[in-house]
Amino acid sequence: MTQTNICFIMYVVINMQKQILHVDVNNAFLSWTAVDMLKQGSNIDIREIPAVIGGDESRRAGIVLAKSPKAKMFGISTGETLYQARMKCPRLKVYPGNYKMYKQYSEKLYQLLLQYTDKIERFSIDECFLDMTNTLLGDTLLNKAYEINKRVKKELGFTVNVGVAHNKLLAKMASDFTKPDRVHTLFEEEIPSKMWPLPVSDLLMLGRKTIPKLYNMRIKTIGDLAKTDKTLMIKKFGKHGLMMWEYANGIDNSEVNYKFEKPKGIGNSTTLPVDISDIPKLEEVLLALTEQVTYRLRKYGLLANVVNVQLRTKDFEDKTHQRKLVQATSSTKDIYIQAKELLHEMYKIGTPIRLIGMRVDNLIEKDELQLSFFNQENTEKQDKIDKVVDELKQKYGYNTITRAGKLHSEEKIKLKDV
DNA sequence: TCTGGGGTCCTAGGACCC
DNA sequence: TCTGGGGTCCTAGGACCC
Repeated sequence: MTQTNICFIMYVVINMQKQILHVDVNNAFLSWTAVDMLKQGSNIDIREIPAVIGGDESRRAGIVLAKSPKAKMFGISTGETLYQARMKCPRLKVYPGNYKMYKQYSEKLYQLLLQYTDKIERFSIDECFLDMTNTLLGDTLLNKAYEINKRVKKELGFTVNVGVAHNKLLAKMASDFTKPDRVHTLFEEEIPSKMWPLPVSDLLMLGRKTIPKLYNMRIKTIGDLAKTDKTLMIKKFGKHGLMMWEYANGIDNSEVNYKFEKPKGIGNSTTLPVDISDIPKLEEVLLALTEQVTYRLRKYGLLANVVNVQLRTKDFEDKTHQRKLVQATSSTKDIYIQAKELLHEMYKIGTPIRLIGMRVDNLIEKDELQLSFFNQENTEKQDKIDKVVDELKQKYGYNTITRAGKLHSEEKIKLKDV
């Protein structure tokens, strides 16, 4: 092989590498709340004081959803109770969440990022992957990352971390390095120095159940995992084992999924303000949840094949039951009938219930349905009723019309505008 | 005044069919 | 007098993500 050939092959290999950025909003809910408050004329920036965004304690949802750096310095972590957080920092400020506002800021970020590439995967409300391959035009990926970082701060008022790499995994790991307002690279040659010394719990997809098992195998750092025998990992953990071994070695061939995808399942659940142990009240809440879920289902133009009900007891024991439908549907009535049956089938009389949830799965496009001659008429009738209800909701707001009429005030579930 | 809510994907066992 | 085994569908539950 000639020198030229080798050069050419190297050139192709380098060029085939994907150019990936991961943009991650720092303390998203808290930062966005801060920006919004400043815009409303507030004279404090809650990013600069010990503060958190928290759930509603009166509804038994009092956990930390996001924290300021100062709150973090007190040892406060996301997911813990506000009660615990206040024990660590008595002068902690707590602000409520506002999903509608978050969505607006998320959209602003997305619009800015669209100026760099249209290959953007919205990974969550505050994270995006950008496929910058073929968009660099002589500029470097790192320069683009710095530019995005600066522009977001200047134009939108909040900060982001940007991870720079050749695949999604490494870009995401990189954006998670030091925070806030930073740009980090994690190229293949940097894996041993930047990623392998990290505790294995920092690796994506390694959660609280897997970590102790790895510790038992004397795997403490990502490097330990990377150097563990691949076949042993597969033997012990199956598919998951292979994936974590590949992640530890920086291997990830997944594409930036930039096309809008309809959901594969839709669900709503709610923690009840007080435990409930009687069926009629559980049914009322279940109906309200079903209306909410089927409304969203119809907005997507989808039909459900599976109905699923979840119950959580006051002791935090979860149960789910699901049922495949004879025919896919989006009808509130038909789905509620199934949900109600599932509730009866799984509920042990007298058990105090803390949370109730319902979801639909195995969704298909409405036009994929083949209607049999016999149920055509009934389906059309149900469709009409649901359509009228949906249009009223569109026009006057979600809570205007509901079949779950007489919810008792103390159990009234908060319905979100969807 | 302990412990949210919305998702996706995987596993495992039983039923059923060939 | 032995009781296969592959494939698919269905259901329950678990793990993980933000």
